[in-house]
Amino acid sequence: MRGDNPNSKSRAVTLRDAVETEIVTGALKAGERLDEVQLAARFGVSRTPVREALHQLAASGLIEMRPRRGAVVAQVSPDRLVEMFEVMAELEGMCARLASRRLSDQDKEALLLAHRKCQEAAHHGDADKYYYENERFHHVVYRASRNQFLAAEAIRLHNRLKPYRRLQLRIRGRITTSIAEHEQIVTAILDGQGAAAQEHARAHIVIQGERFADLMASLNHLDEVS
Amino acid sequence: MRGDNPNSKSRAVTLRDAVETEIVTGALKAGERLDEVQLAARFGVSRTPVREALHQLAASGLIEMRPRRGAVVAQVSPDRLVEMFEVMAELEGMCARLASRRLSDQDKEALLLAHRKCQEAAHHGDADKYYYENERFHHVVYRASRNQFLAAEAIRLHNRLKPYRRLQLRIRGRITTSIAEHEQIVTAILDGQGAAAQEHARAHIVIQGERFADLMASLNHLDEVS
DNA sequence: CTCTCGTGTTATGTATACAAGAACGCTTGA
DNA sequence: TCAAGCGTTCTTGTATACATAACACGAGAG
Repeated sequence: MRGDNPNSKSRAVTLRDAVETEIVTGALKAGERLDEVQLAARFGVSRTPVREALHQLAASGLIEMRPRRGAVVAQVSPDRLVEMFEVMAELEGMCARLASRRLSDQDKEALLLAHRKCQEAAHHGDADKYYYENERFHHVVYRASRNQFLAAEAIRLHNRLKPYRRLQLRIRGRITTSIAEHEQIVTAILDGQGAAAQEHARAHIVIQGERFADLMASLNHLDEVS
Repeated sequence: MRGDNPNSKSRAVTLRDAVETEIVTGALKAGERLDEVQLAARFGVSRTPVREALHQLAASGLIEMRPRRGAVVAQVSPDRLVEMFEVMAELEGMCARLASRRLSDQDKEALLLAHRKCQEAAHHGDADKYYYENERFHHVVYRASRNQFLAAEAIRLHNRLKPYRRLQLRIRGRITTSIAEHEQIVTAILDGQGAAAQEHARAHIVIQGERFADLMASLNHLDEVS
C-alpha cells in the first residue's frame, strides 16, 4: 500500500501482520468480530486480499472462521490454553536439549547476551522491555537448536500464546522468578547437560501455563460479572 | 459442487482435501506446478476458491507459494525432512508419555485393538493395510494423550510427512521391526511407564526419519541422473 | 404478553473482469 | 551462429459485481 517494501508481496504480509499485531497486543479482543468490508476500507484495499489475510490468520489459529458466519478473534478456553502451554513446554524443552548438544560459539554468545539483557531489563524493573528481551531470549534458544523446522514451529506457537504471555508479567515477582529459571536453562545448555536443560526449559513454560490458567479463570469470572 | 455434503463449506473442504490427497498420494509430485486456472476448470469452480484452498495448503506447508510465480508442491530437502522427523518424534514421545499417565479404559481398548489390527495386517503381509492400520494406531496414541491441541498438531505434522512415510514401507523388513516397536510402546503405556513410553515412541519415529533421509538422498540422486 | 413465522437487510462466498508482472520467444545485430 | 533487447502472451493479484445464506426486526396469532 505504502511502498515501504519493494517486495511484491509486501502488502499481503503487511495486512496480515497488522491484524495479527492488533490481536496480539489486545487491540482486538477475543471473540471480537472481524468485518471484511470494514477491514478492507480501513486498509484501503478490496475484500479479496482481506479474505486471504484472514484465512492465513485462521490457519495459524489466531482467528476462527465459521462458514457463512464470519471471522472472530479466537477464543481460547482455559483447558485448551493449558494444553497449548503443555505443548509449548515440550517444544522449548526440545530446543534447549538440542541446543545443549549443538551449541555453536555464535549461539553461545547470543544466548549469553540475550540472558544479560533480560537481567538488565529486570534490574530496571522495566516490564515492557523485559517482555521484549524475554522473547528474544526464547528465540535465541529456538535457533540454537539448529533445527529450523523446530524453531519455526516454536515461534509459531510462541506467537499464538503471546496475548496470554503479556498478561502474565502483571503477576508480582514473576519476572524475578523467570530470570532465575533462565539462569538454570542457560547454565545447563552451556554445560552440555541436555536432560537438565530440557527439564528446566519445560518447567519454565509449564509454570507459565499454570499461572495463565489461573489468570484466565479469574478473567473469565470477571467477564461474567461485568 | 456435487451436493455430496449439505454443509455449506463442503466445497472448500472438498477442494482442499482433493488437492491434498493428490499431493500426499504422490499423484502430484514434489516441485510440480499448480495452475490455478487448470485446477479451477478441473473442479468446475472459479479461481477464487482455488486460491483459498492453495493458501490453506501453503499454510499447512504442503505447497509453496512464491509471489507472482505461482504455487508448487513443496520440495522438502533431506535436511529439512530430518528436522521434521525430529520434531515428529518429540511429539509422538510426548503423546506416549501423557497417554501412559492418563490412559482411560476406552483409550486402552482402542490402543490394543489398533495394535492387534497392525499385527494382523503385518501377518498377512498386506503393506497397504498395514499403512492404514499403522496410521490408526498412531492416531489412537495421539488421542490417548488427552491433549486435544497436541493431538491436532501431531496429526498435522503426521499428514505432512505422509508422502515420505508411504515410501518407507517398501523397505524390506521394516514392517516387522515397526510392529516390534509398537509392542514396546504399548507395553510401556499400559504399564504406566511414562519415560519408557516416551523413549520408545521417540525412537520409533527417529528410526523412520533416518530411513527416509537415506531414501530421499538416493531419490534425489536418481532425479539428478534422469 | 410471548412466541413464532416471514420478510428485509447485511455479510459472506463465488464468479468475472481488469491490471500488472514474469516467462517465453522472436527479431535483429554483430 | 549466438547473444541481447524487445514485445507478446500467459499467469497471478486485485477489484467489483452478483448470488445466497444468516440474522434481526416486526407483525400477527395464541
